[in-house]
Amino acid sequence: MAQKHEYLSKNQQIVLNLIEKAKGPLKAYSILYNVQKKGIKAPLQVYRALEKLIKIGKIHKIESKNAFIACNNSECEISNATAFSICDNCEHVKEIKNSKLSKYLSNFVDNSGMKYKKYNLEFFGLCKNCKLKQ
Amino acid sequence: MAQKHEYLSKNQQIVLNLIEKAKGPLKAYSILYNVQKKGIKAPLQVYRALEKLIKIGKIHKIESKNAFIACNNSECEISNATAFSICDNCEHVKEIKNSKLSKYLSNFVDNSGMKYKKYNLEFFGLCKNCKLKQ
DNA sequence: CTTATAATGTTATAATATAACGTTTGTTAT
DNA sequence: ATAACAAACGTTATATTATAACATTATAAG
Repeated sequence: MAQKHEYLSKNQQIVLNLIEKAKGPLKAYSILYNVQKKGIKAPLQVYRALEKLIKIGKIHKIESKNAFIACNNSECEISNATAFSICDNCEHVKEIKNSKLSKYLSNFVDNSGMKYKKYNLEFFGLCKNCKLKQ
Repeated sequence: MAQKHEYLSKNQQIVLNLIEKAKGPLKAYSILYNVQKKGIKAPLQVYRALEKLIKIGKIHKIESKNAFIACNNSECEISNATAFSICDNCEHVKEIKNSKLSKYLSNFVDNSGMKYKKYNLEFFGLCKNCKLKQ
């Protein structure tokens, strides 16, 4: 039976801890280097943990960067609707929590009448800090 | 001076022709194999052509698939706003042309007042064909 | 012509991700 | 408690995707 609160395995917990402590998205091999002292030795161990964490919505993949970030959105327990802002300059990434946006996209129906159960949106621009410096 | 109609180089034209003839997104190395008879021998030659074609909006990258598809949207000459539907089952990919959607996203302002000049949206679900078969 | 920019060709290598295998651990049903 | 199953593990090897570095050639602009 699927559980509401999934219990994480050892490797999953190690990887999640690291990602949650990080200030931004982490790459798989950077995760690997940082958990080797904890006994995780091979890429596959990291990728398997990532796969599970994504599946249960604890983390998201930033597709345009091949990097992984903790979910900071209580609404996306089962992670089927994600939106991020990505700074073109400093690469700062932030998950966008905006209920209007998520409602708009979740309810979006395309010209052929098709509805979607999942989406991933990545916005690009200059973050406030970088805008000031220009 | 930036030109309205960019003239493509030989390699760029070869790669674009292939992508435009394709029914769906192509992967870089599959492109490579298919243009070797035309004299393109190395991955970099393909990636460089892809980079330029993306820059001028002739093609888009489907980030979740690391694949490249021809732009079929006259509106996105400079490709800063893309939306795709991707079938979870057959992997069919289609560029979504929907002016309401593109206006909504281009004008989107996040909670911090930030506006974005570029976005990429990928919707996932079952396409009509695959829905029928289920 | 010459200067600058873009594109090329080539080799090597970096970075990202998965296959395949056998083992161990955890859960569920009896 | 134990059999049966599913999930996670560990390990090695390898596939896939992408870029660095360098020398050369073509194209466009002044």
